[in-house]
Amino acid sequence: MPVDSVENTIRTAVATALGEVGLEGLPSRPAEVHLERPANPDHGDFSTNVALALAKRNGRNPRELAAELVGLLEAADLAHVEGIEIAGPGFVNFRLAPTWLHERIGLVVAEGSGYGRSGMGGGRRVLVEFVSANPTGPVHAGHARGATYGDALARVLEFAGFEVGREFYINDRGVQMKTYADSLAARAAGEDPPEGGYMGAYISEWASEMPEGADPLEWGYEFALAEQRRVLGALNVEFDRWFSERDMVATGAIETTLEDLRDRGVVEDRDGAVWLRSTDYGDDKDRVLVKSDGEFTYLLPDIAYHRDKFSRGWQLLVNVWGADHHGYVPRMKAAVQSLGHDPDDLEVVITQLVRLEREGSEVKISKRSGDLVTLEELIDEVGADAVRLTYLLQSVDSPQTVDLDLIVAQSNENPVFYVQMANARLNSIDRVATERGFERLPLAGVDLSVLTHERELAVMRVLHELPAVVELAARERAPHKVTTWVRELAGAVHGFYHDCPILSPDTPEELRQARWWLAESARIGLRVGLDLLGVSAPEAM
RNA sequence: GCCCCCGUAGCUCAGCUGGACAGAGCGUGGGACUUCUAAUCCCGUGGUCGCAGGUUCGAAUCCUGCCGGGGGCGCCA
Repeated sequence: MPVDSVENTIRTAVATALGEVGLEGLPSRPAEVHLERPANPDHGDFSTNVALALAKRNGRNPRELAAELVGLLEAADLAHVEGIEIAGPGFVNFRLAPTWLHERIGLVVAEGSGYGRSGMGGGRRVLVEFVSANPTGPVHAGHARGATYGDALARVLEFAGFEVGREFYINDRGVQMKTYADSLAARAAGEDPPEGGYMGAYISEWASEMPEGADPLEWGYEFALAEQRRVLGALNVEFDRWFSERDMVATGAIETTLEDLRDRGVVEDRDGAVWLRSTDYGDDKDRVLVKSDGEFTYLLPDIAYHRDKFSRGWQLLVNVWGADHHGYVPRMKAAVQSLGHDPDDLEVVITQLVRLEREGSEVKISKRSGDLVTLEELIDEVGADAVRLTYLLQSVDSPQTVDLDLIVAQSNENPVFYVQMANARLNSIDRVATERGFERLPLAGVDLSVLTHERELAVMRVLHELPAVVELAARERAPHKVTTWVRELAGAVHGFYHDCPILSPDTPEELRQARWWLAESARIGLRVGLDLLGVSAPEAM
């Protein structure tokens, strides 16, 4: 059952050997033995630095200590291990027989679409809130980063054993709604929007669809929401709940929250306004909850919303915000604490800005000025898969430059083709095999030990990494690590496909069967990875 | 002024809890299609990992300072 059985075997043996040597500062559990996959194949399949790490505090020479360990480990006669060597300043390297990788195929095939799934999350209930664009315009190319990231993160967290919810918070009240409605009304009447209004071309287009006599605010609200939902759906992004700010007004949740905060003694009245003493919780200044004119600031409904999230049993809140909102993190953290929660119960992931370029110069995204690249245009031009993979290529910590000309060009500079091609090729094997009357035998009867070609081993090595990649991506909230892995697997598949023919008459039947199952496990792996990214895996291209 | 993110090959970016000569794609130069899709594969080219200190047996990775770039510091959302 343990996915990392080889690693566990080695770790346990190392821990045991260390115990026999009798050293200070030993790892308390085998899992703490540092074991890594060396980048250099000359350094074996696995390597540990324990001799280096423990030498100094035990007054030992690292290489001598390593030698002692090697002696004990060799005597243990570990499964799959062909050679144990000391290298460099005191690394202990393990060289394994390919058999350790052959097991992987059976595992992947047995687990299928569940391969790589982890129980790491332990069922902890995590609510991911993302996009949350104002209902005053279309989602645009800038929203796509948060949308794809939040959705992929949710998928990764689910796969890693968390119970996950996805929500979109709708700021459906406040001044921006009125500005939007006024702009719509003006365009509908054939006039320019008022000072400070929305100048975007979409306002005119939408206004032309507004029925005679409709309330611009209500009609505009519903229309914008429907548009956002439709376009995000086209990007394969769905939410469990669209949470309306207005609903909290209707239910009195905002007032209730304010009373709650008063009861907790964290608010005070000052200068005619109501303040949250957020400085008590690390914010750099106190924040106004109710303005002196009696209106709520945006903050109070936000607090009420987060209070609501917790009240529904969510244990960890992950908010995906754009870089322009990072300044609000301390006050939201303070707000969460003022409600009696741990500040770590709220995590805010800041996605850095996307710079869009076309013909080498920047394309600005501004709703007010109207120079907008809508998400829909992007999807229409390149497809949802390319949009998703492009945005999921790199860490959201890094500013991203997206060259619209390139992803529109559908050239080989777009990695989505590379990855989907690998999948299509694997599928074509099955297709052609059927045409030619080849039959794949049950895996149990196939001898996988004939898989010794470097191309074959490379595919198995990459497949082996997926469980660790899933856990890492979940722990670090970094779904782009899955993207990197998928690209690596696709690369290994292309090499394998090129050098290891399956249906060729020159391929011995025994080898054909083994390779065929390897191809099948690679196909499963690609599909799992692509599913985590929300990218489709077409069978043919 | 204070806070956050980034600064790795000509370009766009990976680099897991520090590890053994720094990677990928694109670009560029040269090869491979009577054989399961050449949207592929192979070989070559290309880097003072922003700079300077520090911690460490060992730093692209951790700490400090500085220099660049981006974003933010409202009784606006």
